[in-house]
Parts: sequence; C-alpha cells; structure tokens
Amino acid sequence: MQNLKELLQHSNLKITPQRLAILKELQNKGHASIEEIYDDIKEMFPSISLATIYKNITALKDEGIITEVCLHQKPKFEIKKASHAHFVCKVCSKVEDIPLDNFFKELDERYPQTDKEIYIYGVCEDCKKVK
Amino acid sequence: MQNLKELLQHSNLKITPQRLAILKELQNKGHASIEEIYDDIKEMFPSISLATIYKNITALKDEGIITEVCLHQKPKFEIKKASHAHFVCKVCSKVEDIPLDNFFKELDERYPQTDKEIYIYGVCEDCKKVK
DNA sequence: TTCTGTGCAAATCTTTTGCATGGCA
DNA sequence: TGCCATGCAAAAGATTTGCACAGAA
Repeated sequence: MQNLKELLQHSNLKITPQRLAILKELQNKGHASIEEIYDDIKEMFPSISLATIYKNITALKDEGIITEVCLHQKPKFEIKKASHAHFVCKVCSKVEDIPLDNFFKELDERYPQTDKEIYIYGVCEDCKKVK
Repeated sequence: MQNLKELLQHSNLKITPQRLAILKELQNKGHASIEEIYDDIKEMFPSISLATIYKNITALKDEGIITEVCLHQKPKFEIKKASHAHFVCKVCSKVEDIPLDNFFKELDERYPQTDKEIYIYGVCEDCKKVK
C-alpha cells in the first residue's frame, strides 16, 4: 500500500484533496473509469466537478503516475505498477491483474524498449460456479 | 484475400454496397477507425451517412465478422482473423500484425476458452532510421 | 412483397475548453 | 503572494436513436 501523497510530491503536481481522492479510489478499486471515479468521489466530496476528474486524469497520466487501459472497449485507469496482464470476466466484468512475468520478459527480449499490454477475456472462477 | 460477399452471405446480414465498402476498406487498411472508414468511403460514395457506418460496424461485430481493438486508446476495427498481436508505432502510428503463435498457444493452455489481446507499443524500423 | 438497411436530423453521451475564483506552497 | 487547481458553464466531439423511404431477397 503505497503513500499517495508521495506520488504527488515526487511529481510536478500539487497535492490537493481532489487528486488524493482520485488516487485513493484507484488504489481501492484497482481499475476505474472516469464515471466510476466521479460517482464514488462525489459521495464524499459533493462539490467535485467532472471536469476536474478529466483534467487530473490527464495530468496524472502525463506525470506517469497512472496508466490508461482499455477494458471491454472502455477507458479505465490504474496506478502505474510493474507490467502485468489483465484478466477481464466477460460475465461480471471483474478485472484481475495477473503477473505473467515470464511472458513479459520474453516479449521484452524480442521487442526491447516497448510498452506491452496483454488482455485476457474469459469467465472468472466465481461466475463459472454460478452457471 | 477473402471474398467479402461470402462473409455477408454466411451471416444474417444482407449484402449492401455500404457493407461491402466498409469491409473493403478494412481489408485494404488492415485497421481503421470509424472516422477513417467514413472519410474514405465518402469519396467513392458521397451519400453514405456516418450513422450507417456506426450501425454496420455494430452489426458486423455482432455477427463476428469484424473485431474491435483499442489502439492508442482509440477504437479501431479489423476483419476477424486468427489471434495475433498488434505492434503500434509510437511515432507514426502504423500498426503491424505479428503472429506470436507460440505466445497465444501458451496463453491458451493456461487460460483456455478466452479471448486474448496483445499490444506492443514501440518505434517501428522505419521511424528508427529517420531519428 | 416483405423486411431489413439507409440517410437524415435530433437527441444523447463524452470530453474539452475558457474563465473567474479558491487554495497550496 | 504567485501560481496552479478547481468548478461552472458552454463548446466541441462522438455515438445513438427514430422515422420515412429505398432497396435486397
């Protein structure tokens, strides 16, 4: 569990309650869309504006603090961490990070100095049980 | 080079000049966005409507004739074919399909019955030369 | 002839922008 | 205090919808 304030301190961005709330939301959820971030934060912080979310998401991406992924054809955001694949459940839409370290290592040998994304869309264990 | 009419014949969709034009565009370009499809087709076919492109892209996706990919965070479409990775040049945005058959095979063993997407963002050979 | 597909216009999102005010450093 | 960040409202873009007419089977 990393210190969110430090992420901002080490960047060119000022620490604001809005930014901390966005990062906290991403830390809790793992991945979230603009709408999800907005809706959740609005409960604690009713005056926040959608434009602020958009502006900060862009700023945080530019600073390399978060990254954008495309899950189910929808943009989602997550705090930047080591390369990992995303398993997306086709039924409940849950997203799991899977390391797949050996895959990324091998890909990196073949394609050095590239950014890599791997997405796997299937049915998660929970949804398989339900049938 | 597959027969585009047959793709439609084997589906629940009727053959129309608009649909053939869309498929032809995807066949030529490999990958294209809604805007690109629209702009290119409009030259040959000035009366075509953007709504028609959207409706047909949805219909073609539902029929499994084309698939949607997310390149540079933008939705693009391609005629469905065997699983392959996408190499996207960060400089010129060119997209290359790369087979990576062994990767997909191994992923399929670990995650059977899933759809897999692999994206690699780097600098293509042409752009490396220019410097 | 029947039913699906098309094109237009309007409606609905989604995202961006400008600007005055507020708040971090 | 000096900027950067926020919130609002408006603008701009992207996508969807309804409906009358056209065209494929």
